[in-house]
Formats: sequence, structure tokens, C-alpha cells
Amino acid sequence: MAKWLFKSEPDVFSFPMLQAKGKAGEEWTGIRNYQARNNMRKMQLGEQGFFYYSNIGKAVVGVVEVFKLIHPDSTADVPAWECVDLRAVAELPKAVTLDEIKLEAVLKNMVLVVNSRLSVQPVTDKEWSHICRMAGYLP
DNA sequence: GCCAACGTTGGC
DNA sequence: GCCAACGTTGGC
Repeated sequence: MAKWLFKSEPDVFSFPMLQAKGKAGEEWTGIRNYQARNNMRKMQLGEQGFFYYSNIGKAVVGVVEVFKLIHPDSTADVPAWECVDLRAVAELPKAVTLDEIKLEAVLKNMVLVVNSRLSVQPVTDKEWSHICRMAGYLP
């Protein structure tokens, strides 16, 4: 199964806000970038991703899971925009900051580092397990 | 708050 | 189809 990373500004939508939604989860609305949308189109049920705080925080803070496949974004004014639904799986025992990620040779090619503007991005298995280890997260 | 990087728009 | 102008994102 593929792994992903979702960015959010914590003052707009934080990880605790997603946790508060519980099993009902939340639509990942507002994505207005084709690359990001195309990544969401590839997602399968049950696939997991990191929840990343951009701008404020700049750290991976949680793990989420896709539980509804791509569908029209209810907040979009044109049909081109679609989204998946996510629910919280777990908060990371320790947040992993962008600074820490940049110090790791294994992670130097992460999309997060190389293309900082893409808001929904793939994460390799290697990157995933490395960050989980840094976070003290052992599923 | 600034600005680099990237994406989109629209005139030609 | 090119590219200049503009808008947005996000790290610093």
C-alpha cells in the first residue's frame, strides 16, 4: 500500500480537529492543484499518510488513513476538484520537524524537501518507516 | 513580512 | 504554443 503526506496549516485545520471527528473523519477539501488532486485519485481505502503542519509548526504530527475514495469536493465551484475523506489514526509520540527531516540523508529526496509547495504528496516506504522511527511510532 | 518557486491566465 | 504578468504557497 502506498503512503502519503497531507499538509495543513494548524490554525486552519489541526490534527486534534481531525481527531475530534473520530470515525466519521473529514473530507480533505480545498485542494486546488492538479498534481495534488491526481495523487488523491491514486489513493486506496485504508492507505495511510502523515499529517504535516505547514507554515506554523513545520512538522509531521500525526498519522491518518484514507477511508473514502476520491469524490467531488463539496466546496468546489467547478467539478474538476475532488477529494478523499480522512480520519485520524494516531498522534505521533514525538513530532518530527522539517529541520530534523532535512538533516537525514535518507530523507533528502522527500517531496516535502524537494517540492515544498505540493500539498498532497507521495511518501516512499523507506521514508515512511524512517520518520515513524524518528517519531517513536511503532504501529 | 519578504521573496523564491511554482502554477495559472491570457494576449499575441 | 509561447511567454509575460500575476497569484499563491510556504520556508525563512
